[in-house]
Amino acid sequence: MGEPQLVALLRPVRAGNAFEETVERLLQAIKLGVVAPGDKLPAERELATQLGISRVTLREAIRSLQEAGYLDVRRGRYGGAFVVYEPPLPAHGDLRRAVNAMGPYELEDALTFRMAVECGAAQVLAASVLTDEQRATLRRRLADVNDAAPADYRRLDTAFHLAIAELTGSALLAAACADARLRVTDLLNAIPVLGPNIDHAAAQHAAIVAAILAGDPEAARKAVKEHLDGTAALLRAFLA
Amino acid sequence: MGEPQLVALLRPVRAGNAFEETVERLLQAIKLGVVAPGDKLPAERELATQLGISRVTLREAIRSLQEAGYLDVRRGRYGGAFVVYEPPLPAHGDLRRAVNAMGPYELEDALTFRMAVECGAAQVLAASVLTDEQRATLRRRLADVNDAAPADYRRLDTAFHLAIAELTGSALLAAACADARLRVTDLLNAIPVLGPNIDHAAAQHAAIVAAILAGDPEAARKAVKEHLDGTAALLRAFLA
DNA sequence: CTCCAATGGTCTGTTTCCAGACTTTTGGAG
DNA sequence: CTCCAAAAGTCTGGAAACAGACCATTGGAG
Repeated sequence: MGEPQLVALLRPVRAGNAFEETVERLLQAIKLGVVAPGDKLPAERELATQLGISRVTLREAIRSLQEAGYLDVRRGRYGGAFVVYEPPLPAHGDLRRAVNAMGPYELEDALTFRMAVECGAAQVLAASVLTDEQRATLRRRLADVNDAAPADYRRLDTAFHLAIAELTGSALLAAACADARLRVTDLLNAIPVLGPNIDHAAAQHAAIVAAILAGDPEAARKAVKEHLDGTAALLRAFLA
Repeated sequence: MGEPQLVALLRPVRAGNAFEETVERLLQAIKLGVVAPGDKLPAERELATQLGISRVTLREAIRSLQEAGYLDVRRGRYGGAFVVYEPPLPAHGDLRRAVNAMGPYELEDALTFRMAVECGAAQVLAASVLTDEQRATLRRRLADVNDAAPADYRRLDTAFHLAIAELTGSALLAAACADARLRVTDLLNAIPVLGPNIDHAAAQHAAIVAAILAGDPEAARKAVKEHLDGTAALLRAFLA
């Protein structure tokens, strides 16, 4: 097995080729609903800069997503790459397929990682002094999830979870939480959005927000843990 | 400022060119002491595979580290790239220089990130059922730090902290903690290793291990928080 | 003493990726 | 109606990275 720490440190410098990585990223932005249906991606030049790749490579990725039916690209002023993707309703067997696509180890890895970073983020946020604006943002995100139409639920749920990390002000932490979420998106998308589960989640979301606003890191951490344990249990239940 | 979540998601696909990234990685492995002085890196072909880069690129990186005096490369059987680097004793002004090199925002970002992921890792580990072997590893790492000669202190301290993340079994989490540690290594290396601080740290390390072994996520999380708060305070004190 | 296996060192052709200039399309402003 | 600005679309030369074959060196095994 070798020195374990070497494995962590000498992991791949680049995940794959730039094109595939870019496709993956954009797809995630679409599937997570960070760019909602009807919205458009940033302009090519700007986006290429943000992603740190050349415009050529970005265009290849966009074209491939266009051909796959995720984007509608229009030229001319006020043109752009518009998202035309509605998350499909999950069908029986989707989840199992999604899990098989990633393998059992990756699943445990992703769930553990998510547990750690989201709990950490909540703890940090609860331990910091929040401005009124931050408090308002948090409350708004919570309300958004609670008011969500079923089709928007996953998107707004994601936004809520990511908001916690973002409000800490740490870009690294926000990126880590986004990454963690990404690794379970396909799984979550494969679970039907059911009433009782939503009610349950809503109560847990509320508890998280309350703990953070109260400045109680202990309670915040615990609330997130329970919430994520619940999600993990839900996943495992659908697999059983 | 744009949709904040876009910023997190559309971050650069690749951090820079492969060569520079590789140099950085290897340098970190050396500075963190993951590859101790006198040891050698894995063989080029193997290492290139692990890092996901071509041998040519890897060799360029190795040559640049050789020219910078970090490595001694010998050919022939039983040859390899040997680490010839002894961490320099910190001098006055080093810390300030290190902080200025990264900027105040990056510093806060790194400290926040580290707090979140290490607390998360400790919590997760404490909440899981540990094998005897895992318990032994944890105890051994703790003992190693306590017995460390001053020159080895940072290296073994790093090993201790990373062991917690590794023992969770999540490669993602281990990588995140390694990353977090990396971002503060230069700062920690710039702080002199002083007796009272070490004693203080030793007590906190012991508390962390005790909480994990006791299966108390609450206490584990809290112990790590206190420890990292202490380190952060130490950093700030040297800056004041 | 000879051979061999493991290692670093070198070379070549190919693919990927990039930077930047240029072209075309589009819808609104004047 | 004309022009303009902002966007996508196209092209070219060059740099970076790769894959893989091959060479050179070294220290031990037999």
